[in-house]
Amino acid sequence: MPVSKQLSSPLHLSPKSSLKVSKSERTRIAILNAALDFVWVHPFHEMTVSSLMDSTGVSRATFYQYFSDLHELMETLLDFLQEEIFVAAAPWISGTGDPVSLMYEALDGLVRVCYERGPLLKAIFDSATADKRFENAWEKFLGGFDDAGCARIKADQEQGLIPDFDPYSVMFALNRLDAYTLISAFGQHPRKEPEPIREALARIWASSLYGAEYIGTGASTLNRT
Amino acid sequence: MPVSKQLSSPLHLSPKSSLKVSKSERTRIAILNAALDFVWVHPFHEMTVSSLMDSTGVSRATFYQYFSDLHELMETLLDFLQEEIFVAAAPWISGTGDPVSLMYEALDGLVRVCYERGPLLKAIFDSATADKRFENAWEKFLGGFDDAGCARIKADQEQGLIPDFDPYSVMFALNRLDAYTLISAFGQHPRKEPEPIREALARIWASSLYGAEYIGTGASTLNRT
DNA sequence: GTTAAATCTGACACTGTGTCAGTTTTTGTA
DNA sequence: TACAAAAACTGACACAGTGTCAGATTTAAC
Repeated sequence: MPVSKQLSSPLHLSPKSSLKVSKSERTRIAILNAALDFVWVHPFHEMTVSSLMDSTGVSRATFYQYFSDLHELMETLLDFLQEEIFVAAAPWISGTGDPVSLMYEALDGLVRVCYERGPLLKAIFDSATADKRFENAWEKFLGGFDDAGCARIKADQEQGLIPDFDPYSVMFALNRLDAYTLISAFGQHPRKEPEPIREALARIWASSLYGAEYIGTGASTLNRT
Repeated sequence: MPVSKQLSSPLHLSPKSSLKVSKSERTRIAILNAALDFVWVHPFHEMTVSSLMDSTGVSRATFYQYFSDLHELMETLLDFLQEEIFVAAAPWISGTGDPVSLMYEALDGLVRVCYERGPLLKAIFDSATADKRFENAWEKFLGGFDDAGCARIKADQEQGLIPDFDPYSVMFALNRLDAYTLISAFGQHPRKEPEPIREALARIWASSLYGAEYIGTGASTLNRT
């Protein structure tokens, strides 16, 4: 089991229902976990079908029974990570109450998830640059946040909480800010400290959207790894 | 000559001194220009040594006389683009006068260069994810802006123009904001309109650093393609 | 015009991909 | 438990692209 020592474990997947796990389900999960292990330690471009299957005990050809290629495998891992990120960002996107607090809460959760999953996030990002289909999936992923955030800005603009600028391009930029900052900061070993990154993002978001007077309002709940 | 029609030309390189251009210099430039043509139309991951050399008239093996691999070729193109970007960003980094105007001027130039070079910028970025050495070169490139921008923030903080926050992580985030926003917006066909992107970046920079009251102060000199 | 150096090339060994016919294992049913 | 159909797995193959090298060709200095 190639789990590295001084790094926190890459958090494996497990079957949904615990009884009667079919063989194919077990193999599929073994491959996905081999991939999680791999990208925790190695950059994506070093991943080959052989290097993955060697650590599962089944043959290389079997891989193609489950995934058409490495990018489809990574796309599956994106689905998995996407879920966690949606949940983290939900407060600001769809929550009710004080928007500024909700924004701090969402950024807080986002930074935590991306710190925990850093190398996986980077591997997914890197693999998206080498495949047309997956690049579209990645852009759809970010595009979802563009649209959702845009709607939130419009709503807050109508309330007079946010000044009256073009919401789309600002949201576009802020989402790329988060994505690339988090990937750069947490995508490699050693990862940067999460706290200063969280503060920087919070400062930029708060001042760009709600104005300087709100900076520092949000409580930090990000204490540990 | 594979230059696409409805897209503006990828701006070729030419030899430094016009007289007495050696054969090797001509071949080297032909390869670099073939690469510029290629990435203007195709994503980086479709580039192969053959696909490049086919359009130069010399054989595939010759490529290796000039570059050890495709990444070294892209690194050469980064050097070339880096120069243009440094010049564009220079006002805010090392200029004297009103920092807010200088910042607008620098962002203005940065957006223009990245719009003009969009697909090249994206290809360079994509190729950096697949090679350890080049990834370091790319990070050093961004890191240079982190350090330079950090120094400017510190100087302006001492003048009381910028509030007293940790300059490094904010600069880190703002540079990733620019990099990934510009790559996403201008890296593919059709490119997004440069003006809304410029405005969004200017708004975010101005409000994060100098405060909301400066937003919109800078004049736009970005009128055309 | 000669010739040494510079430049170029075809052919080769190698790594990784994706497929397929055939074998082995699993699983539901008697 | 036995057994057959289905599911899962495998070795071997054809193919793409890489990087290298000995030898052929071209350049350019005299």
